[in-house]
Amino acid sequence: MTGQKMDFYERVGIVCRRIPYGKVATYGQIAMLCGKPNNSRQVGYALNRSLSGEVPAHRVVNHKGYLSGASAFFDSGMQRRMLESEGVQVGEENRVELKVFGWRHTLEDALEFRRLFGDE
DNA sequence: ATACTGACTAATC
DNA sequence: TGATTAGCCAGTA
Repeated sequence: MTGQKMDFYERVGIVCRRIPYGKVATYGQIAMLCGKPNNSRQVGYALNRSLSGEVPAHRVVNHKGYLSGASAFFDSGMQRRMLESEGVQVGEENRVELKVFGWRHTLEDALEFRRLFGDE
């Protein structure tokens, strides 16, 4: 039980799929839900690697709400358009108001992930 | 095994 | 007040 030493990157994919439609999460938030609060950088790296289409990577922004350059997307405006198509308003500086569109996960969510990942 | 990378963040200056 | 620096750590070569 819980001994699943799954890749951190795989965890990232699982957590990201839980980001609700029309909401965004931060790298740090994802990292925290994966049980590694300081792995925010790895989150971005993981998403870049996991861009299989099954992971809503466009819903992840940095802690200030800025779209992270979108270098992994085909063009810089793609992430923005994807978000807008979900109803997420993106500011002129490619910025999202986290107060409004940030995913506010519950403690239950965190506990569920913790259980799922085995909380190392 | 060691070195380098990187879609970040928090702490300093 | 904003800009810079250093820390972070799993994955890859």
